[in-house]
Amino acid sequence: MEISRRADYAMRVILDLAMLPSGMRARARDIARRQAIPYAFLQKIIRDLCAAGFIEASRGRRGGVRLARPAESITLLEVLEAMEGPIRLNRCSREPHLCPRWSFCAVHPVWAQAQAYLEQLLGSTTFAQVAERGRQIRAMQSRNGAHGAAALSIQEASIAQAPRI
Amino acid sequence: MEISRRADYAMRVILDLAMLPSGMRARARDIARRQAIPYAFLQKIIRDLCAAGFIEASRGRRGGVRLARPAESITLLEVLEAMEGPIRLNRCSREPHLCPRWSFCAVHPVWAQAQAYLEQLLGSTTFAQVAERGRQIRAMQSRNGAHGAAALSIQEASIAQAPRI
DNA sequence: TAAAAGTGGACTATATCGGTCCATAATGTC
DNA sequence: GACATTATGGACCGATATAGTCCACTTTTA
Repeated sequence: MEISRRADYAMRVILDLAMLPSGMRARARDIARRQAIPYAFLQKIIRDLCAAGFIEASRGRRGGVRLARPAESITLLEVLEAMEGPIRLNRCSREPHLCPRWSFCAVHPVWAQAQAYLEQLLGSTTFAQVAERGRQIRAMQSRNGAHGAAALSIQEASIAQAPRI
Repeated sequence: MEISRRADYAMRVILDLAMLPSGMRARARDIARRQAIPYAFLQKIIRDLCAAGFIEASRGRRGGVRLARPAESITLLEVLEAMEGPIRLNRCSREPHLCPRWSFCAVHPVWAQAQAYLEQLLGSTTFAQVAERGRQIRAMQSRNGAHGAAALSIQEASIAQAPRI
């Protein structure tokens, strides 16, 4: 019940790149500093993101990494699952019929519902959207003091009502 | 991103007891068999559930455990959090202001939203409701063959649409 | 050609998970 | 009162995952 630091970092790397002008590279050092990720750990994460096809890297003097696909086409779910494998809230909440108890366990539908919501939310949110929000926050903070945007960014996130079982 | 076996087992213990006639005791051995939980592990879990006040135990010849509170008053969230501590999907999704980046990290609202949904869903579902569903499934399966109820129990779980960010 | 980047891989410390085992205490039954 | 039965408390454990670190090496470019 908590995503790994690795996955969290990976998502912040993609976000960092998505907020850059299209096609621009960033050096790992700079990403590490901006996103507060241990550089040595970031090295490994960047390799994984390359292997998964989300980013592409170039070496040497003016090297760095950049998105290999448009940010509009990358969802939070995709990156998360690339780092952690298929997500699931409970052992039986994905591929429910693989659980020997699925046909009669009454808690099952609750997990199935939570899982479906999560997949839907993360799977329909792209890094383009998140980056756009990031730009708004940045703009707002540069206008009015350091903490101007915080309250708004939370308020704006429409919290869904959870339907009963 | 997956609740512990311990928490899953704990919830199934409470469900098992909630499906019994009110006030009736069950022996740990029987719960272990019915719920397919390793008995030695269950011993420890039962102790924790006692300490948390969900169940009460009595020793000796006709001993066993039973619910210490009405099933209507116990939510899935309560039991889950008693076993795992406050739930969170990401390090920063609970107590967001404790994260040094919360005021400008654009992924934050997504985690906050998912977290809120999960808390709402699990916090508003009681073991009385789940037990009732369990009784329905049981009744249905005893009427028509072993796998009769499975499909229905999934269909009936109304899957919520996830609102966009 | 030298500095600056990413690359690949070995390595590690720590914690958590998912248990097991057992000696002991309490309790009902005969 | 003896005995079988049940929970209790705590010690113990192996495997795996996590969250990193470190570094020698290759590639690129100014």
